[in-house]
Amino acid sequence: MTGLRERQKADRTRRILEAASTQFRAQGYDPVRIEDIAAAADVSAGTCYNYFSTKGDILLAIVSMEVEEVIDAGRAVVADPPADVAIALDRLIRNYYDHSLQYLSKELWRRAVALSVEAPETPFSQRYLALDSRLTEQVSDLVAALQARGQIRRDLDSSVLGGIIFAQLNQAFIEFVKAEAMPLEDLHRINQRATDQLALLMAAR
Amino acid sequence: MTGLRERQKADRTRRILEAASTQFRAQGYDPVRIEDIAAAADVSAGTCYNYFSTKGDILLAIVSMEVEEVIDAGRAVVADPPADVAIALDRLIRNYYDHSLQYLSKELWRRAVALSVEAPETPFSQRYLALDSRLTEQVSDLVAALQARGQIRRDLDSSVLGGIIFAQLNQAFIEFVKAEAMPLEDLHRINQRATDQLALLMAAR
DNA sequence: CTTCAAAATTGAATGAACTCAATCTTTTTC
DNA sequence: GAAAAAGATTGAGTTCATTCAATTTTGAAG
Repeated sequence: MTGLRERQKADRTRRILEAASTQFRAQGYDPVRIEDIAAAADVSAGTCYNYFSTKGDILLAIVSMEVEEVIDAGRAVVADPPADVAIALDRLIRNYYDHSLQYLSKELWRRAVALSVEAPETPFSQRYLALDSRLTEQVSDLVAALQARGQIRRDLDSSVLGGIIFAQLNQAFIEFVKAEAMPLEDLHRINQRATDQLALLMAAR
Repeated sequence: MTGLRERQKADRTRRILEAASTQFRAQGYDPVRIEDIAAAADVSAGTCYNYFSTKGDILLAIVSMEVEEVIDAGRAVVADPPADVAIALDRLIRNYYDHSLQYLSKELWRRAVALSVEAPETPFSQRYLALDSRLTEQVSDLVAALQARGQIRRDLDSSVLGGIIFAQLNQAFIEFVKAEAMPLEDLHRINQRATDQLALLMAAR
């Protein structure tokens, strides 16, 4: 079934991603040259371009894997949300933030966000975009779950609200990664202020 | 008072920005080389780097001037907002969107947004960031004005709400510039859905 | 008006992402 | 299992953005 060619292909992809991941995390984005990644992956620079369209797309592939994990971790919260609306939202978002920074530095997030805007047609940019949509959906699902429990007004559209909440948490995250000196605690605080206000607005009376 | 040196400096800055602006608008960002800008501005490539830290910063300088205009145009709406909350918000945001696209293509906006995230320490990146804050403030001012008129609940924090509304309109704009094929009308529609929902939530009963 | 110091300009040199024609490997065909 | 076709790999070459040592221009002081 899986011919030699196919296996080699999968293996090379894996090696390139692993080499890039290790080096980006250790040195940051700019100092790592395609040649370095290629050398560590035991291929030539040209081959990297056979597998990924740009250096940036390699980073986006790596970041996308992290975002997948973030979404997985979020499922637990949506499946069984805390009693209070503000606390439920905060729990989910805290999850996102904490998980996101576990493996990727602010610098790598800046690069990834920039790349996804700058080159939205690239294959992994599109995957990244799709993951943003899935995050939005997950927030919407949480809103819907709370609505089903009667904790949020029934006359509201959970998917529009999910979009608003996501825009807010995403914007706060981007401001956070742009400010190298800002501690994670500040991000939590800033977002909580917004989340609390939204919870107040949405709450069933 | 203004010595020759100072005058030449101002003039060179102006020439560089003018040359860059013309060429970026005509050809897009990538095809324009620093050498081209320098040639049109009658200076050498090296001199461009004496005035701006990177090619990207030249673009951000140009985009910042547009954003200033957008803010100026917004003042009129805040000074005398339409009667209805949803309409007032929509009017302000429509202004932003329409004005933004008058002179800059989606591609240039993508580059600018990407640059502001990627290199947040650059001089014009910081100016751009400050302008984002001023936009947020302007939205907050509108909320406060409507609140003063008794059209928005008094127990809400206008500055937090302004932040939420700005995050939403900004995210929608970024999605719009990322999708080369998306017509402006879709952006208006998408944002209006969110704005209407927020207006519903904030409205004094 | 010279002379000197400070500030700016210049363009050749550097370095890294990306391309592509030549070469090599794998698969298919007979 | 040999030959041809299809698919991959390779690394030298190209193109810019950016840097920097040498040079030129401006302003100040005597």
